[in-house]
Amino acid sequence: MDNHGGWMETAFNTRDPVYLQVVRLFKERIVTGLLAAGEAIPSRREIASLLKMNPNTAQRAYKEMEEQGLIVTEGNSPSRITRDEDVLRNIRSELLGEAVRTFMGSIRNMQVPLQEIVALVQEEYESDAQRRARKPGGEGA
Amino acid sequence: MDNHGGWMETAFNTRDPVYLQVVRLFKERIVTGLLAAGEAIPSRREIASLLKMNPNTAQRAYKEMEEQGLIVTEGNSPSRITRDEDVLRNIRSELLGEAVRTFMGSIRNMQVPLQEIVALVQEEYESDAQRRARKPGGEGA
DNA sequence: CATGGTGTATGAACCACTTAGTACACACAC
DNA sequence: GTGTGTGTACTAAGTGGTTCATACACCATG
Repeated sequence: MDNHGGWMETAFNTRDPVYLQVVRLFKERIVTGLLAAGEAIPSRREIASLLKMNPNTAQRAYKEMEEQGLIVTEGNSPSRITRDEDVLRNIRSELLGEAVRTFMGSIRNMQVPLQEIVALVQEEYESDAQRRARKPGGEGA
Repeated sequence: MDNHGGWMETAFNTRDPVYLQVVRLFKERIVTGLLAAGEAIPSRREIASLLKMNPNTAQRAYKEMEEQGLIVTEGNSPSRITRDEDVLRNIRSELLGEAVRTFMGSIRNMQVPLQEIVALVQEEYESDAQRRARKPGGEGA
C-alpha cells in the first residue's frame, strides 16, 4: 500500500480549525470501519507528516480525541482507538444528528415544505452517487 | 410596531462572521417576502444599532450585498432591495442548494443510506414544528 | 450656513488558530 | 550507553479575518 493507509487523499477547508477536521476525519474512518476498536493509529509526528501539517496541530487533534474518549494512549506506545463500544456506537449518531440539525437549522427561517427538502436531498444523493461512479474513489480493504 | 420591523429578535452565532450572517438574514427576509423588491432598508448606522453591532460591520454586510447585486444604493439615500427579479428569484435556490450540498457533503464519507437520511430529516422537521408550536414565534404581517 | 443624517474609506486593535522552536521523560534496538 | 522513536508540555511568533474607532464627503433641512 503506497498511499499510507489512505491518509494522503485528504483535503482540508480553511474555514474550520484543522485540528477539528482531523478529529472528524478519524471519526468518519471509525464509523465506516476503516478504523477498528483497539487499532493502533499513526504517531503524532507521522500523521502530521502524512497530512502535511505541523506536529503541534496533530498533537492538538489527538489530545482532543483523547479528551473525547475516542483514543487511548498508554506510555509511549502508539495511541489506539478505544475499545469502549458505547463511545464507538455513539459517534455515528452524533455526527449524523449534528449534521441534520445544522442543516435544518440553516433553512428553518425559509419555510421550506418538507416535501421539497426531501426531494432536494434525494436529488443531491443521486448526484453524489454518480460522481462517485465516475471517479473510482478508494474502497480498498 | 415596537420591535422595529422584527429586526431585534435576531441571534448570531460566534462561528461565522457577523457580516455574513447579516447578509444571510436579509436573504431570508427576501425569500420569505418580508422584504420586497425596491423596498428601502435601514441605514448602516440604524441596522447596526438595532442588531447591536458596530456600524462598520453593518457597512461590510451592505457592501457584500451590494456586490452580490442584492441591494442598490444611489447617493446618500437609503439603500433599496434590487428590483432585478432574476436575482431575487435565485436567492432561494441558492440558499437552499448551498444548505443541501453542505449537508450531504458533511455526511458523504459515512455511507449513510438515503432512506435513513430522509427519516432523520423528517424527524427533525416535525421536532421543529413542535418547538414552533410551543413558542408562538413571530408571524406578524 | 450649521446641523444631522447618509454612504464611504482607512488603519489600528483584536482574536483564534496555526506554526515554530525547544525541551523533557520514556522505551526499544543496536 | 547511544541513538532514534514515542508522547507530552510550554512559550513565542506569525497569520488571516473580523471588528472597532475615527475621519471624510455628501446632501437635505431648518
